[in-house]
Amino acid sequence: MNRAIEKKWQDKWHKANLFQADPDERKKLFITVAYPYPSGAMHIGHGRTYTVPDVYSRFKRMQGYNVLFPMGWHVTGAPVIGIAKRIEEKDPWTLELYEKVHKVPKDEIHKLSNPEYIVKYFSGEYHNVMDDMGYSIDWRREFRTTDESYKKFIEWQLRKLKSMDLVKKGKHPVKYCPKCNNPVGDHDLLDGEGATINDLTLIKFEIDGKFIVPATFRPETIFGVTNLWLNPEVKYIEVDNNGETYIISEKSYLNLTNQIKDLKIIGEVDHNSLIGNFVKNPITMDEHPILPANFVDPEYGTGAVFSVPGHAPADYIALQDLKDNNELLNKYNLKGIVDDIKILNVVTVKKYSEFPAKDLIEKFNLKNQNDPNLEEATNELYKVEHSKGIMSNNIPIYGGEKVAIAREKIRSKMIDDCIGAIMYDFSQHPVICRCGSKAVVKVMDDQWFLKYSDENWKEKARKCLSNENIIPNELRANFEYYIGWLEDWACSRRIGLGTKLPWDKQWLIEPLTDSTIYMAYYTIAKYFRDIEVNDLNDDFFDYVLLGKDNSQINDSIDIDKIKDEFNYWYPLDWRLSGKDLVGNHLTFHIFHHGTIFNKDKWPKGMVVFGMGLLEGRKMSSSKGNVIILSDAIKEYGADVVRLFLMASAEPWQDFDWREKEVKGIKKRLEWFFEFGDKIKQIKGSSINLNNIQEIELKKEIDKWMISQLNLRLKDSTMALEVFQTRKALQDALFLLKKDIDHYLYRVRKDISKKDENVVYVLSTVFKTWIKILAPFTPHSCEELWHSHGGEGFISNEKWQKYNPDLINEKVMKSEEIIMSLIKDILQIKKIINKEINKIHIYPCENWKWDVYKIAHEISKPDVGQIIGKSIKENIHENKKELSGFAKKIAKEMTKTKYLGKIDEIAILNNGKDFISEEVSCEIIIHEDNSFDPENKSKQAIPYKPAIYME
RNA sequence: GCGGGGGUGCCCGAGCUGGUCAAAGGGGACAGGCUUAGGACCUGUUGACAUAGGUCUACCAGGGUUCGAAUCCCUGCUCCCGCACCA
Repeated sequence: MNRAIEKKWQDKWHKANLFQADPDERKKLFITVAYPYPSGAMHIGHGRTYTVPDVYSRFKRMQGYNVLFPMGWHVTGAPVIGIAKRIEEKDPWTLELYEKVHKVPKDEIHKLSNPEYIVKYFSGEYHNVMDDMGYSIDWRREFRTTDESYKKFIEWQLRKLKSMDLVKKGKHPVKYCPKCNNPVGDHDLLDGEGATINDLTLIKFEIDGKFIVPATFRPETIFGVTNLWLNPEVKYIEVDNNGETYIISEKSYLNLTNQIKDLKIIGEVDHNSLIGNFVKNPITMDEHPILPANFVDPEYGTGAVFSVPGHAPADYIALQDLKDNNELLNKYNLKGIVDDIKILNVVTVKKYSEFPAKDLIEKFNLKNQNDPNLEEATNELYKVEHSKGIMSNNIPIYGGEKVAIAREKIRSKMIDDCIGAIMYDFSQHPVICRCGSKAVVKVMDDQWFLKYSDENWKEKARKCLSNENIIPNELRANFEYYIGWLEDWACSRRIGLGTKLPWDKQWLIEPLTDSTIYMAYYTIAKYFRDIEVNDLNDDFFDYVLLGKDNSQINDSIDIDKIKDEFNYWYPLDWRLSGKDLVGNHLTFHIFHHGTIFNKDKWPKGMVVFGMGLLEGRKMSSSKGNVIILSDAIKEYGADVVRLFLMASAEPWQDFDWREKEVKGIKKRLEWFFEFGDKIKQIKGSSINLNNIQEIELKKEIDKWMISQLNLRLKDSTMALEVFQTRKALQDALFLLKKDIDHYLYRVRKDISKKDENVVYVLSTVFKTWIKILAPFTPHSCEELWHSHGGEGFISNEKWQKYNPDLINEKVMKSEEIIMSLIKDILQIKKIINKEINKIHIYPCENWKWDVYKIAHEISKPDVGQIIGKSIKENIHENKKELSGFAKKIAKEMTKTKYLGKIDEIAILNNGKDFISEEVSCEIIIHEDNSFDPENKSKQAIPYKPAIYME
């Protein structure tokens, strides 16, 4: 099997337009998989993602469905903008990534400085590699999301949502790079990956008509404030916020100015003039001194901290430090002030003292305010107080209330009373954009949102979800959770490729928003080549997709044909996507279908994919830990790659590309590929799969093979129906291969005699086998089909239905009896370790079968009942023997499946030669116990003949 | 913290609507056959013990339900994933 053969069949499929699907009278099946964002080369992880729908499509096509499997390119979004820029700037890391990992030729790479070229280049690459993989895609429907007609479709969608009042204007905080002038995602960061945005409360402490505004997670601790902290080594400035003057650290200005509009710097402020002075607590109206502490981070919050020594280890310990620091005390003349400070209790927590901060300091053995364990101690206390703390009884209004609840109440009260404000900051510092500058939290206003928080919309989404098959079903709970949890989603962007928001052209539509119902677009995309873009107006889409009668449609368009095609394919039968998209794209997909389309057009199923590992480690292009799909095809061939990806894990599980196992799969496929020639050799002439002469089989072992074949076919088909590609191959490849090996071994004598039964059995197996594997390894199967007399394409053949009548449990049982007899004989031989001359076999006596039958009817290992009933029915005279056997059968029946009485003598005679050969000893089969010197014949139980060796 | 999913033999992994489970299949290791040799292929072994097909110990740990538990229930330990404006 080589690339040339694969190419040959790909060309033939292409020339025959085999996978172009148009509406007809057959039952349809419409399957889509998330279109790729082509910003790099396709790797084996992508290979798995796109092979699954292909296998399923091919399977369903063979079952007689009219299958539509289309593909498009999601090129909207921002990442390529950054990539292009970095290429332009000749960033070495990016250049190397694209040369070495994505394998872009040297003379192409400079062209990638154009983002449009990047997506053009890689979508072309993807298309080629998908062809090389043999995917059965209807390419007439291919598109990019920047096509003008697609933009028309998206504009229609957004206007539709707006008319339903599901779009609104608002503001929200994002990670933002002031230099790039754009929001940044985790993948855009040099440093600070995983940083989240925290919600803080700014509280205004007045001093001489100005305000120091510490930021806090815990506004409820305002009741325990003893002092404020400023860092004497930090530069502070005064800024004007709408007429109020704030004192903040210089370093926090950058962040704050992105959150508060028109924040103006007034000038520097000398903190020496502040330390030692007093501020007013806006809630308690107490006066608190301002004290120096070097643990205060000028970049976090506003560079000021309010001190709650009872409940914050840092504050407590800083206070101790200060008391011991005469130099500082003298410098600012603080001695008396510090001595006057009385630590306050605010929150009560079980198992903690009045001042939990002190407990934590002792627990972590903290030495001073620069102790590295301080953060951990702080986190622990914050967590405990939040989850288990109660506001102490001496606290006005909120005393006795849970901390978590009081916190929210106090916060909103402060905001309402204008003594507090919301501020955002990162959970960790620093956060650095790829461009090298510091990122900030920016509050975006003027932003457009989709109202996923809308309860009515959520309800529709839930209904839509309940209508769907989810594979694997465990994820259903996840989807439900996400539907409930989703809040309004910012759907507009400043930077990137994409469609402009139709009513506010300064904004681009965000890429997760322009990819929610595009599956509908596939159904009609092939018509757009011949339609003027301007004719794709809202009336057009309303008519085609929603069935609304509208007049503003160009007469020259055969609109009903287009509409009929959409209605033929929709609803979507299966949507496939990665598990990382469960919480956004797939959930959005549900939301949008739920509200835009009628119930009869709601999607019917989703399959969610796991991730890819490489030799046990997570695959990642940016870290270079990937195998590019085209390389894998070059090395192993498409069929091997396909087969491995489908066999190593179920679609929703993580798969692990291990070279050794890939090679194992390759050998398997080779064995299968040579199987036809093997039959040819046995037969002595070529085989004709199109015309296999029927023979009535007599021998058990031949029937056994046909039985196994049908069993494997059945299990495999059932697995494939629900996307269990691994299980399907487990049955269709590994287990069937094992059966065939066993059969070949069993009939090895007949093979040399060119037995016609064997030839018939093997040909039948081969023909079916090609069909079951055709969805997985289509190239190999076409080639085999073609070279062994099959007519037409195997891709067009009817799927082989299993025949339940041929799955013969008794035949399987008889083979089992023979094999376990051999095993037992060998085991006994090994144990007794004596020279054996003859082996006598005794079948089970009739009365024991009767007892077994009774036991089976009782269907419980209830010895008493079995004996009772047997005696009543007069089954055996010897009561002692009967009860002994009843005990035995009670135990045995839980281990064996009861199939009724079978003719053991016939089975044994049939297998006699084989047994004899396997155990290298003469075998004598007795019909009674007339020769039984050691009384071994009594050992026999149903399905387990007795053995006597001499 | 919130939500979801796990912990099986040397490794990966099936089983998990209770009995046919000492536990599929693959990979690895070992032995035999074939072969000039190696590779490939085929057969067997891969928890312990055993002079008659058996017994014992086992599916994270502990407890329970049951005639019977890898499978059901409880407790503990532990691992993985998602938590957003980003494809």
